[in-house]
Amino acid sequence: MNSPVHKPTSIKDIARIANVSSSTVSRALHNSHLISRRTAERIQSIAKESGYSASAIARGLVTQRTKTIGVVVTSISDPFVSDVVNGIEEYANDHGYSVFLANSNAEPERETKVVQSFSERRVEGIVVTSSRVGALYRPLLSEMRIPIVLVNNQHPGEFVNSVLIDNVKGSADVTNHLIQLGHRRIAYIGDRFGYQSDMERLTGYREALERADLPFTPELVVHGDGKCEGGMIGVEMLLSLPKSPTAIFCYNDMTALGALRQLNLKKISVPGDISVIGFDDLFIASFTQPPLTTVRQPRRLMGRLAMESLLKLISGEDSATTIKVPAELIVRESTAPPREDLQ
Amino acid sequence: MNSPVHKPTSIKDIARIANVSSSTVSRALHNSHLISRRTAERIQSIAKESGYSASAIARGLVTQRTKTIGVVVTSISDPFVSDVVNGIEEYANDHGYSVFLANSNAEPERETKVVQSFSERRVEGIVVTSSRVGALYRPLLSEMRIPIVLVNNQHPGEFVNSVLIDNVKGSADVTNHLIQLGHRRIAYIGDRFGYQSDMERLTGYREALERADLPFTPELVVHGDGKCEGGMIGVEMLLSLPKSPTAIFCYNDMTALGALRQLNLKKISVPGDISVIGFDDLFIASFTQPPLTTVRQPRRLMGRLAMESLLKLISGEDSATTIKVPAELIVRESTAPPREDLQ
DNA sequence: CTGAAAGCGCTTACAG
DNA sequence: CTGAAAGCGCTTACAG
Repeated sequence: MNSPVHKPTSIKDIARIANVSSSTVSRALHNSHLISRRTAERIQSIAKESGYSASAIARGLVTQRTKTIGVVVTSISDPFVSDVVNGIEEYANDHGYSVFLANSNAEPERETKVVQSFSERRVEGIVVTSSRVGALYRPLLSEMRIPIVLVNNQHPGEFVNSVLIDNVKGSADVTNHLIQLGHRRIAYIGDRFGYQSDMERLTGYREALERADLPFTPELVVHGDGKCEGGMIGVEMLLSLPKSPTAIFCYNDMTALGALRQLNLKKISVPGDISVIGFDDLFIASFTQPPLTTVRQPRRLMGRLAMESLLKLISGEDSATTIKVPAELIVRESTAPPREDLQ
Repeated sequence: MNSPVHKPTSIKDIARIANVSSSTVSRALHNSHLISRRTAERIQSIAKESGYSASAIARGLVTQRTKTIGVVVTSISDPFVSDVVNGIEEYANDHGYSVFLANSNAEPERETKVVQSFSERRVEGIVVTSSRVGALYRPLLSEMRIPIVLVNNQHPGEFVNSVLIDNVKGSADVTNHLIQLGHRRIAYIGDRFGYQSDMERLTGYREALERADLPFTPELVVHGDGKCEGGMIGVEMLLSLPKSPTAIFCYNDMTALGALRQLNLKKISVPGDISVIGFDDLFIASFTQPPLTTVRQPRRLMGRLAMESLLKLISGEDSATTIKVPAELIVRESTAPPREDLQ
């Protein structure tokens, strides 16, 4: 009934066995050049035999460096988030850091708790991957005076860097792809909640039209809800226009999914009658009918870059405070030239 | 250019300000009943004002309890894994534990490194969520003499518990659902790599047939590869039979996705001509045409149960070494009674 | 109720 | 090359 935790062997135990001081053991285990090769090897083999595992806790206390970082996410179940975390963890691990993971669920109390716990554990830095960094959150984070990197979120400040997707460029790429296919009436189904990603993608769309000397037609911009339903409603609105678009740019894949569904219900062929394009490259995007042309965010890379940026912040190196990552257009089968009679 | 890490205020600093000993500060901060309310409150407010954050590192060293656990996953990008981790983290956090996350990528060297790092950090327990626990892995884990809980993996031993999905029961539920709809010729598309989940689901299928006095027909069992392609090929094989099945049970959703695709190509209506059913309830399952009937594993719950089980192991409580979790049949639109002329 | 002291397991100047 | 000593920031018997 008592705890199964055994007291691990310590540096002292090794010292006793090897008949040296614990300073010598410590040095031997670190391959200090102060130690004779023979002694070092002897001690190392004793350590291995006795299953010695150095206490990072004790080391952390004396060196004041824990070699840990904290990652706060809204939800690790979000595939975007888990890919980013994958990249963070990989880079961290390769550089001797361990990562604490905490979900905030976007609940303010949890956010506070999580950050306090990170602070007590003396993490050397924090990466925040959440759709929006809560208002309550910011003062908390800056009060800690710990290096922070934000992913897809900007909030410049001392010790705060950001890694961001280049939404404007990605969106312009999408629009250009459609223009090059010959489309002239290109619709945009956005969101209605004023998310920054939506705003930036709309900007990229407008800029691309302008560069191609195409008119911006306000009625071709409608607002969904970022979900399947929004895409369906958006398509409905666009089809009721006097003149339908020949291509629809959905600001995310879920919206595009709804658009495809509604067009399918209406027996409108994609890409025969209308081209559809998304943004995100969800797993599902390659399995839609037809497979969806979309934009991929290099999620893992973003995680790695975030961690790289954090390590620079930790070491006090000067570095870019904002890193813009290019998005990649993935052309599948939902886009094609417009039908000639629609031109 | 120097490190931005500030030395945090310690118990000593507070003691100096409050004009008491550090023992008193320590007690006041823990709400020890040995302290007068007045003193306690005074000290607490000083601590708050000076932004004091207790060092979990130092506390861990003296109490020999770090209140941390480690989670090893093959890849956090796997949606099954991230949901499980979500549950683990939630339960852990609610019980004052922080979680270290590490990807093994199923690479033996990484697995070793990860476990060593967990050991050095003195985690109180480990949860392993990986498709298979590597051979190299087991001795390592047991050598550590740290409580371990395996998710969807069994390897009984001292200090090792498991949380498992009840595949046999889940699969029998699927088969019964089809039998109750009136199906008599029910096919099974499995895998070809001998995964335990595949084996168990095949067993559930056979047992259900037997209980319903239906014959087991070997040619109705074919082998895919767990992916879309395997499902397509499996369907092809089943359609070439002298007598086609009226329902197809795919051992996972990706296989079912392929099955749906191939049936669609062949202009065979689902569920009109043939019913299709999957297993996993991937996100994509509700977006297929028609939406897929499938089986959901309560992933988050499994994570929570794993953590609960781990805490029991840590506290030395006696508890079930194996927890079987029921799977849930999700009936959508890909299953229906067989056509009368096919009966 | 409060404080002085020991100790958790390391690292690292300091002295030899 | 090696060891004794101090100290990281806490907790907790022990004494008062």
